[in-house]
Amino acid sequence: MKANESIDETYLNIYELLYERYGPQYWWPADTPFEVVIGAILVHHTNWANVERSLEKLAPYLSDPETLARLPEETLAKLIRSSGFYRVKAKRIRAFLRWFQQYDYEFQRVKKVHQENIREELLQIYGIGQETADVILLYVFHIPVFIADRYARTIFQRIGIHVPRTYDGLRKQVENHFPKDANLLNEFHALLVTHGKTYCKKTPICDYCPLRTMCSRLV
DNA sequence: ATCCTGATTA
DNA sequence: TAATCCGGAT
Repeated sequence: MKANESIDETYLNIYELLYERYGPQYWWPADTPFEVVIGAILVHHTNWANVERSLEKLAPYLSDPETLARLPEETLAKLIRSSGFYRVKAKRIRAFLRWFQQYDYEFQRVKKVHQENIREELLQIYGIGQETADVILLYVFHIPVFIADRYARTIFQRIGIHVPRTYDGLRKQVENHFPKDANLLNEFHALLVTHGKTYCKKTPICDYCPLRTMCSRLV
């Protein structure tokens, strides 16, 4: 139990150090819940800058899922070309739209029908995996989940925390040792991504890292 | 374990 | 020129 207590403090400490350095992140970067979903699919293994270009081309459709659903797959694919994997991603967006249509393209109805098992429902959609499902849960439905993405895994591992191998393993560990608060989890994920992009990247830049004091790499 | 893919970076 | 980018399906 002693190990759990120390993990408990560690995740909160990380959050506080990151927040002190980077400040509020105002996530997810989107104007509407529907745009959150599109962005989350487009960003698969892709730089966000490439996603923004696609979102600009999709701008006329982002306020109207029904019209986007009527676009032929290859037309959609061309619009999102800059995001890479554009053929698969076009299929994934259309798969989501087919599912979304059942609820008249309204997230409110999704929540009413499913209440507790939105995650399972989302995971059945082609192209929506665990991370994307959690992004939707947190940033669309404001349900408190931890997004156990690559950045989080890398950052925690480098610090010296014993990180579970699976996605759900890490997700649950953090959820068990961090406040179950959608606003805090929103900010935590955003801060981890920002930190992963600026300091804790593939080859980390450890000078002036906000987590220096607790990182096992540095001592 | 491999494939999907364009744009930027090292 | 190769590696990398807020993954997921096969």
